[in-house]
Amino acid sequence: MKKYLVIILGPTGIGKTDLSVDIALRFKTEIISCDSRQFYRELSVGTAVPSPFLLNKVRHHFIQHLSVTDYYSASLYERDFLNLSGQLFRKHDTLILTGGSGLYIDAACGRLDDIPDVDPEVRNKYLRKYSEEGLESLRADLRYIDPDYYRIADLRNHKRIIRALEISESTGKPYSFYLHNKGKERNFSIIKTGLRMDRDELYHRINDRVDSMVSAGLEKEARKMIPLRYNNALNTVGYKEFFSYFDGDISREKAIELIKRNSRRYAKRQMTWWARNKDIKWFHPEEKENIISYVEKMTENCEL
RNA sequence: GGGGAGAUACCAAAGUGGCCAACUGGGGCAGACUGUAAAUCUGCUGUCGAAUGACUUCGUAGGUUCGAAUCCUGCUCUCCCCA
Repeated sequence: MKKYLVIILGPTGIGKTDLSVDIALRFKTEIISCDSRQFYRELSVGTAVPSPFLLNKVRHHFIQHLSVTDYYSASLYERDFLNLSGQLFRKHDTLILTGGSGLYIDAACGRLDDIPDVDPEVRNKYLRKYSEEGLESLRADLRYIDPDYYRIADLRNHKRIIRALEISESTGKPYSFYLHNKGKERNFSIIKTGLRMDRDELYHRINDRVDSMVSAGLEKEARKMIPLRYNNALNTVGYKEFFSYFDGDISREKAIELIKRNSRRYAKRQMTWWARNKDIKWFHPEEKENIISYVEKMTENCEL
């Protein structure tokens, strides 16, 4: 029996959660989350994890299975996803993958090249070098170690440069050596559906959703995270703005306003990420029946 | 009724004779991104154009000047103070 991974992606706040549950029920299957912030068990209000009611209706995976203190990455997600989907495909022909984390979705789809793990010491070394000597120093290293990547790299983005340096140094081969961009074979077919709507409509939804998060206790949740705030998982919209408020740098109203703005910008970045992906079939979230028939059609056609 | 202050692009706010299509901030738009990605980084934001550039702007109508957002006059509106 052929296996299908149905992906439901879309920007934050567009309504993926409810729709995914309906679709999973229709196909009598389970949902794998691909939302890099819903992984953390300490976060729930600010990440809009599915309600207990929904979690009870359909089995979800990768929801709050990590701690904000855990190290995690797109490649770990790829590994975990392959393990899990391998198991679930024994019971189901179709699985639902829902989320808004573009890079993680790509990881699940096999679009990341295999690159060896790096020695954390090497990473720390370059992070230290960046804070002590600045970007220019890292650039000089990169030009020497990996001139090919240097030519195409975003030389103003320290994260890109550090990544290339740490790989090159840890593995003894330049970062560009590992970049093939071929894509890896998966033993299931991928059906990508995307949700979109008018910008104004989406921005209204986002603004309203932030207000409801605040009434649902986002501030309290953020306050509890103060001791853990320097973990990367908390460099997240909804938390970092409240930290600024707790520090006395901005007012509470300002923090809420910034959460809305940053959520809007995040949504835009997500849409930009997917814009170049031509094999996504786009729908308005209200077109539930259309999505279902599209998926049915795709799964039937492929079986022929 | 008297006195004072001001009207600048989506908003806020600089500019006070040429270096001004106009600083800066916000908001917005667009993009990049193969390992902490809700992160990180970049460009644009008067109109037309891929671009050199052209054209129209600084409440409004005139005027002074080689040249005005900047100076002068009338008008309109806003705000503040005193009555």
